[in-house]
Amino acid sequence: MLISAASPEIRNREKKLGMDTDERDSLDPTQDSENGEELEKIISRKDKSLGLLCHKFLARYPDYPDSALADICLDDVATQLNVERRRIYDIMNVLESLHMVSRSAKNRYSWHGRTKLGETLAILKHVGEKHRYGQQMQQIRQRIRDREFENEAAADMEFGEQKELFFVEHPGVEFKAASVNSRKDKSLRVMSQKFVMLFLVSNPRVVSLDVAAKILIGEDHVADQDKSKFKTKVRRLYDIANVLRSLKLIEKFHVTEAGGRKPAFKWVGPVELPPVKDLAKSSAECPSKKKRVLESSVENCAKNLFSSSGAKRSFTRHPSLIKLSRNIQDDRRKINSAPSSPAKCVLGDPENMDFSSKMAQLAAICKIKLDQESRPKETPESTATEGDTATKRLQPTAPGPMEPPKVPLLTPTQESGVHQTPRTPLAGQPAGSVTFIPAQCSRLIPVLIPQQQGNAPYAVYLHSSTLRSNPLSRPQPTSLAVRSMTFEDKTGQSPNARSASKSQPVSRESDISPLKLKRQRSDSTSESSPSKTKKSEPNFKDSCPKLSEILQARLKARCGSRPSPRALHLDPEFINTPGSTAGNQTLEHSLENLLDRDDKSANSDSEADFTPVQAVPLTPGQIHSETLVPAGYLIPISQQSLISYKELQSSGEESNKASSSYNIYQTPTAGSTPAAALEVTPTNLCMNKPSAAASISSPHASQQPHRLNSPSPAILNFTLQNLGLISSPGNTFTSSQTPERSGALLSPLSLQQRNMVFIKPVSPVPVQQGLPGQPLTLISVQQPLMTTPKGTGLPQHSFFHTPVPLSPLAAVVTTNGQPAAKTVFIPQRKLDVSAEDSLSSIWPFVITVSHKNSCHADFG
DNA sequence: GTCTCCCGCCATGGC
DNA sequence: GCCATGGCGGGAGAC
Repeated sequence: MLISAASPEIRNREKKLGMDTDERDSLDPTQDSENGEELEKIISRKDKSLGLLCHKFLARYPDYPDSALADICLDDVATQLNVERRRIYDIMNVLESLHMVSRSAKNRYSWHGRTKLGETLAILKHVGEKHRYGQQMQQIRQRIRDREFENEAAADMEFGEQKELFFVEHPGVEFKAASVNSRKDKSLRVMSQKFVMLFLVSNPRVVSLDVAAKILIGEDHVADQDKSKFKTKVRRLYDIANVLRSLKLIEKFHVTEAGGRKPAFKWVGPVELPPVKDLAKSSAECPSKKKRVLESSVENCAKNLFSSSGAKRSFTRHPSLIKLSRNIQDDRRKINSAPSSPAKCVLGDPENMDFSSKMAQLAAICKIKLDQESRPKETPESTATEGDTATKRLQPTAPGPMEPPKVPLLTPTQESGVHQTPRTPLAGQPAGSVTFIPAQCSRLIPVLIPQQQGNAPYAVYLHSSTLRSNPLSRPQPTSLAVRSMTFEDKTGQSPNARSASKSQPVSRESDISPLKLKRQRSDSTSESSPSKTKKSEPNFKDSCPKLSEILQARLKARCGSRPSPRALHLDPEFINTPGSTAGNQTLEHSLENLLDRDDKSANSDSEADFTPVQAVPLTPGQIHSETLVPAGYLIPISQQSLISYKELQSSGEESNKASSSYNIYQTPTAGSTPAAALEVTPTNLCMNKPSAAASISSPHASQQPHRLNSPSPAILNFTLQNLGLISSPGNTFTSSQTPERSGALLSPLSLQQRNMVFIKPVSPVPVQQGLPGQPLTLISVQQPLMTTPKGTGLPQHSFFHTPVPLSPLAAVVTTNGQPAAKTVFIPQRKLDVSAEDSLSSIWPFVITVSHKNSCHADFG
């Protein structure tokens, strides 16, 4: 009845089926079993069609569910619908691409209905416009008309070029996280989203099957654009189309062209879509909320887009985490009510100075506490866990999650061979600016640092992975082991670093097992090779990586079960728009919302949380030598701080220009060249001239092929090797690079692509600056978690929503001198690991960046 | 003959 | 090794 009521089409169909059934019933099966089987066959085939199946499925749930989201069990659905699970997967994948459902747990989904469908479509449209899908369709149509496709070679070539120009990688964080050739890159979800995009950007909203298939194929390697691929794509498109038809979003018809009668689909779904800017506006409003309502506003913002927290919360949170969650919430409330809450801090503002002072005190307290905590427990994990609480207490600022994450732009311009010169020219960012974000509690601390108006943020990605390729070789340095690294000039090697490395008593070789090295090399050299490691590390192709995506991917990679973030695969796309910054900002808000939502979802799942952190502008002079820096601080690396001040001045204009040209949001998975957020990986240490960075990071330059893959841990590690930061059997990576490739590699692996830097929480240590008033950067480098010895596995961990205390050191300095109220999302994960894991899995080191652009590092 | 797309093999990855 | 996913293409019904 529900099905019939839900769809006239189904009703008619069922009527027909009913007639058939009646006819069949009228026949005596025993008399004509063959005929009965035939009928059964026919009925079965039709009745099992994906579209009808989807109809049945949709009839089970309301279009606009209440707050209580329905829990969908695949097994139950499959049983009730009398189909195989495989079919349900197809439906769920398409629905998930539209955020009508979200995966909450294994074998379980949460139903959202059409609540967010409008926003999702709006965003898809926005992304599609940004990526010029409409133009691509026009070009393909024109080629089809011109029969250019008959010449496969020429067509392929042209299409490949076109792809370079317009295509952004698959819209999906997780899919991005997968290797280039990973099957997830061809996920039905991604195809579904792009298919929908084609409708939304085309005018009239009609898409022929072949055009859609060709566009989708275009995203794959050109070589794959053969007939079989085309057929496969068409098959999948049929599957998707059937579901979309069930959703009343498209209708099928045929177009008659020169080539004959071709199947096509027209959009019959909602035409009036909520403007993306509205979404962004709603998102932007969130940070402006008062402290008292900050949390709720954040929650609301999170719900604005693809909210699924409620459902996930219901069934993914482990009971043991409830208490933790409550504590976190309490801490958050405290933080939110703190005077230093997400207030926008302006450089030079007396209030900010006061805030900085307070933060300094907090940092000192934090340090003491960390020291105290770390002594009894030498394991970094335990320290981090305990320190987390302290950190949360120290949280000075309430996160304004809704601030659009500006893209920090690192301009990798030069490659200095094996030893990359740490030059992070952040366009538009004042030299010497350093942001420290304390986050000593989590092993992995991805930090989103919004960039403002082309000001380059930075990224610190420090994380001690669970890598223990050779557990017995030596105890891994604990988080307390803090060493300093001095970045050298771009052109020169980093003697300090080498010396520091030499000073490191621990054998480098022991740090890296052959297998690990092999995998690292594989990741570094062949981005296209699928690997498990890459699953969490998005591929960078044409699109730009987004911090949130990175976070998602990384978090996901470390989570045993696949969290709901899968539904966010759409999100990355939003960010990867080569369009104007203004346009991106609206999108950014949406992304923020998405991130927040996902954050909440993760929180509910007790799997991961992102903590918004307010970055405080900090003048170089604010950081004094011998400053005690609490371990685990995220230091947004100001690219300019990494380059000489003179160079900065000389190239500042260019840098700014370059930065402005960047796309703020880039999905790590998408791998577009422009890097909004900088993820300072070891490669990032290879500083390049801003000018070069500008060229590389330009939107078009962003069309870097697969080699622009996301910074996987392997790549990170490998890069470190190349930088001489860690030992490496060989350096085939840089040596084999051609100039062009070098640039490409730099962009993905270096500052440009790194939207953020993950700082491994380390204990507070006095950091000596080369010169007073010069910025320093502490970087705790994480080991790739790829080669975890069997049995050890990844430590049990959970993510929790912990507002990251904003250290006085934490600062975001904009070039234009405008205060940057930065919001940083820091997922903090609580690790439940044994001491062994803790010791062996963490390998932090600190990189101290001086104004001289020199660095030296010690590895504990 | 082509269009549709069901079906299920089997690769992948987590546990 | 088991299980959950889901990519993929054969092949058969529909047209």
